[in-house]
Amino acid sequence: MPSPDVYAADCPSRGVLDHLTSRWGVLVLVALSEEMHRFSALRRKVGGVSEKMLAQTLTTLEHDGFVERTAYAEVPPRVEYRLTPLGVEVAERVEGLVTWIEKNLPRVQRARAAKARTVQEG
Amino acid sequence: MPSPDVYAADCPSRGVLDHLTSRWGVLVLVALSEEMHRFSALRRKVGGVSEKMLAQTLTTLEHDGFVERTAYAEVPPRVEYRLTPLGVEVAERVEGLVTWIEKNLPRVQRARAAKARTVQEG
DNA sequence: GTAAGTACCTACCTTGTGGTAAGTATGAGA
DNA sequence: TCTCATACTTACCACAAGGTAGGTACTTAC
Repeated sequence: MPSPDVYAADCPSRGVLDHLTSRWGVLVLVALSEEMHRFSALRRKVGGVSEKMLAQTLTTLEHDGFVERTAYAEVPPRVEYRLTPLGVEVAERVEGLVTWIEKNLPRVQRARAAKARTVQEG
Repeated sequence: MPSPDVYAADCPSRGVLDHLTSRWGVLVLVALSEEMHRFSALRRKVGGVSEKMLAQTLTTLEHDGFVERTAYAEVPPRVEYRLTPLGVEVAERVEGLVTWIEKNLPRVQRARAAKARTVQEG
């Protein structure tokens, strides 16, 4: 098989990229990189996720081997989600991007404002 | 204003994150981090993008101050896209993620296969 | 008895994303 | 004269993403 190339539309790496950069995938990964979370804790932490989307995102990440799911046969049910070693590695990169955004948001906002002014003047 | 927090559903950083991790945004950023590109060159490089989506993605990234657009009054028209200093900074993080995926794709595929086997057995 | 917490799943429906195809203006080359 | 190339824009349409709401099964607390 040829070496993976994200530029190629049919390369399997595209799928992995989509999963990792999905709307909720990024946030789940970052949250889990801090510590293990239970389903409901994750849902409270990641503002705006629906249960359906969180479950679906976790399934996808688990399927790709980034997240490990541990269910305990208790009542009420308890399920723990944590990163696998593979997940820890990607989460580092994703976290790097996210923290950059949080730190540099003002610069982006200033760039937007400057552009708006240019458009008005031009 | 409070410090940016991606976990908050209404934080502006969410918007920037969505733009940067959008389906085509990632690939455009990585392509431009290599070198300046013309519109059509970018379209040929990023496999699978439609003209509409490429134009839209570039507009968004330009609006956020990551990409600089330079149009020359020539016939046929010539437009160059390159990263701004701000764009160079994010592109580094994004590229880090992408190259990790390309390098570690086999590990992900092995994890998937292992999981499929587990499901079958269990 | 009733509501809440736990971790989901399923059906339904709306919204958004994104693809296709055509249009625009211009000059070069066959 | 016709086609191609450039860099888009616009209209149209289809599919998928994702939200809402309800169900499940059990226990604790009020």
